[in-house]
Amino acid sequence: MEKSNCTCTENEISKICKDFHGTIEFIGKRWMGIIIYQLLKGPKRFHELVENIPGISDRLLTERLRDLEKEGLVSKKVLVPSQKKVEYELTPGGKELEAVITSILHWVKTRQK
Amino acid sequence: MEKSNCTCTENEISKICKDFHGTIEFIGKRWMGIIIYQLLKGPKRFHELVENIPGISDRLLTERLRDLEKEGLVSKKVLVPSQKKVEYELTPGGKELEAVITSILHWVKTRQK
DNA sequence: AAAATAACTTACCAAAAGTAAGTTTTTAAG
DNA sequence: CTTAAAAACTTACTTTTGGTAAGTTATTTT
Repeated sequence: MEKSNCTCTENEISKICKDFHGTIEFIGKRWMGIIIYQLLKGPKRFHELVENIPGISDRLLTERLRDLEKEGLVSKKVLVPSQKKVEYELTPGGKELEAVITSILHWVKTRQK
Repeated sequence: MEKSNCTCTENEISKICKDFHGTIEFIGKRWMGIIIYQLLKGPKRFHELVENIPGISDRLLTERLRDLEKEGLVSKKVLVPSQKKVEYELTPGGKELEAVITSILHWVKTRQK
């Protein structure tokens, strides 16, 4: 096994690297960032998301919301069963992404100057 | 113009939203995150990046490095002209992405528990 | 009674990413 | 000295993902 200049083993490093990569590929999927950004403001209905995210299509929004549900980051509430009223909300785990989003917002702002 | 419950005008909000979206779509491109992560450790040669990023192809690595150069986040040094020795390094602007990367790393770690 | 809204789904086309092979120069090996 | 391997790409081709448009079903509005 190779030497490393930190306290992690090679396996730990490659695991972190792999998890990091998987995670950033997931939250970096197209539209994902701005969907999370919108949901951080509070629960939103499907059409509210469409309206607040210029350019997104309902097909992709559906797909992304399913991805987020599968990862347990978003929960779907059916407001009135047997009616087309649903609401999407970040789970506690999803809300922990706030720091990621704000760090990107901060970077965006510093670049604009 | 609609009312808004913050101090920004509608135009300012939509500009931030647009810039944020553009930025996150850029740094969220496939492989981008892990390339930046690797470069935060210091300058790296092309083949070092290939070796440290499992699964990436040289075609996509080239493409992403060009993207990063265009945005002024990475600089390419030709170590020996007329020779195949180059090195890629984050610019000061690129290094400011560290906070973004560490916030994602942090999120990854808290999720693992 | 007809039109619009909500939250999707299906089908099709375009763009991006993956894969594999080829190129040029340079270094290493036999 | 000839051959092989490495470095940093480029080109061509296939697969996957994303974009666009239309259709669906059940409510709500006009």
